[in-house]
Amino acid sequence: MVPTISDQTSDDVRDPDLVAVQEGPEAAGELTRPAGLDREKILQAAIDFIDEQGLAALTMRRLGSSLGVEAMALYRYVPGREDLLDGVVDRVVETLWDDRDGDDIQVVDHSGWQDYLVRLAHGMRRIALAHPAVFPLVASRPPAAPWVRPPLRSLRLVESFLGTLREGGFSDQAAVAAYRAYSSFLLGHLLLEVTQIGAQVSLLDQPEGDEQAQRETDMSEYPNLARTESLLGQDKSAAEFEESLENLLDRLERVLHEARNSGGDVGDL
Amino acid sequence: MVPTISDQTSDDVRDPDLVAVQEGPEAAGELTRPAGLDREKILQAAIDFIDEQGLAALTMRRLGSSLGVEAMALYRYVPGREDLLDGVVDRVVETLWDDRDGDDIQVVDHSGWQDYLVRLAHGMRRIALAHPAVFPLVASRPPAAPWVRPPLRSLRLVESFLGTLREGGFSDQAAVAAYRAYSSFLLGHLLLEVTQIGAQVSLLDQPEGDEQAQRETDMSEYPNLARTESLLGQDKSAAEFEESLENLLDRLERVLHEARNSGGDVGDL
DNA sequence: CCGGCGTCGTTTACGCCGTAAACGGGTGGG
DNA sequence: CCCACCCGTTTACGGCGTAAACGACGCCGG
Repeated sequence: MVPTISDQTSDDVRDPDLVAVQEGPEAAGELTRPAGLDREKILQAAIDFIDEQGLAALTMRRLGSSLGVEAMALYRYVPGREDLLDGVVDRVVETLWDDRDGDDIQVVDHSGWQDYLVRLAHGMRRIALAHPAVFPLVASRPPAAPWVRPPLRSLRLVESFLGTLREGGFSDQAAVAAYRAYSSFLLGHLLLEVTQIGAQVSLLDQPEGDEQAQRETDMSEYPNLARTESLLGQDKSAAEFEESLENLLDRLERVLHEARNSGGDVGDL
Repeated sequence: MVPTISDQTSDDVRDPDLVAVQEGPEAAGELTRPAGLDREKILQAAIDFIDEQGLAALTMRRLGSSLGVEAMALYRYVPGREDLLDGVVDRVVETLWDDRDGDDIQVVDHSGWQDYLVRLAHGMRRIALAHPAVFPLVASRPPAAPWVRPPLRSLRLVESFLGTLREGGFSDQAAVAAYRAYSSFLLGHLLLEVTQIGAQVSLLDQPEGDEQAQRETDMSEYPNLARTESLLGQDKSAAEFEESLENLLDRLERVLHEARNSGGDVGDL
């Protein structure tokens, strides 16, 4: 039922082109030899590997051979497997900053905190959908500090979040409460969305079995399930994400204005 | 927190009270030897083991030896490690039904769907907090059907959910939408809550390091973090959970009444 | 009473894993 | 010219999941 660990075997050593480099030593900068390792190259290879083969299939030996290298070579650049995974998470989350054409999350002149939260949500969702097999790692790896809540995993990100809300008029308490509500929302929605993607994929690649024998198993015992099965199968993730996000923003806005009007230090969400 | 069956290590034959059962079907029946394995005993031992040592520490050999048995003995009752983990998840989730004194989720005469959703939320939260190291498994193991959304992991549970909402006046579409919003909410909140528990625990048991050298690292670059650090550290999980849950219920109620008044088949959340 | 057989845990073995440690080749600076 | 260092390879070890063969033991029909 589970994807299992890959399947097909080895068959390594595929391309001797790797050696065909032209160019002198430094002259044109580093020569980008395909075999020249560095930490970034290894992390990117790990991300690609997980995207293609799944997390369970990632081993040091296989990752090495996907780079045309023995497993032990990786240990010059990465302290071990756990640290490699941490690096993968960091690198994936960091695509928040550099990627989206002009939608930089970081810049200060937002159109307001609502706009910031919407951009940030869409950015994280883009990342989750781009790397559905990596996202569970983003969600579940122990964070740097105990109050860093996945998937908003970097101090820089939390700092930017709190700063933007402060500028928007939130008290410290309200901003922190918003941070927690927002991270819960993101984590729940995105993790379920990528889980569903993974589940559908893993259904496709094993069409085997006893024909259509137990397609609906004992669905007869579950009338509500049977009746709504097609509804349950529909994917409205995008619309539901927007809906929940809007609801959260409304709630935050309400809290913000109530706090302002009452003048007190309400803060609790 | 749960009855727990075993605990200590090998050294079998510990409690002759077990034999003092008042009769079985035929004569003395089986004598409930402590070493007598069965699937349930193994699953419970696995749950206890994960609660105490963490998921990463669970291996077939170690689980076996915690039962006073070689690893291979487990394979008579469990097809393999993956299936064992599935069994653990099922067993933990099933404590929803049998445990809570009178608060049975299952019974039909609820005080309404709101009450049902509140009970269910509290039940799942109780499970998550009772087994913080197991809950990530509940959250992330591939579900039985692609539309089963953790942590509401059983067909029976989803059936009961949908049925209750139907009785409460929800259309099929609205009930399904509510199911998705509700599961997202639960997963996000509970996963973050148990993650934080785990993080705090893992901080306590490694007080070593370079003294207080880098306690606040480069906090100076993050003024908002520095200022709100104590706020961020506070644990208001319970209150936030209730608040978010109430908000979700309000939202569902609004949708339900709008759908009724407009008479149409609104259904979207 | 007994002999075979089913049940259940053990032993042995295999291939893969993460990684420590020793190794070697090529290259650039003295 | 040579040697020291960088960097990937080789070798090795203990632990993992699990297949397969192996016994000990209790029951049951003859």
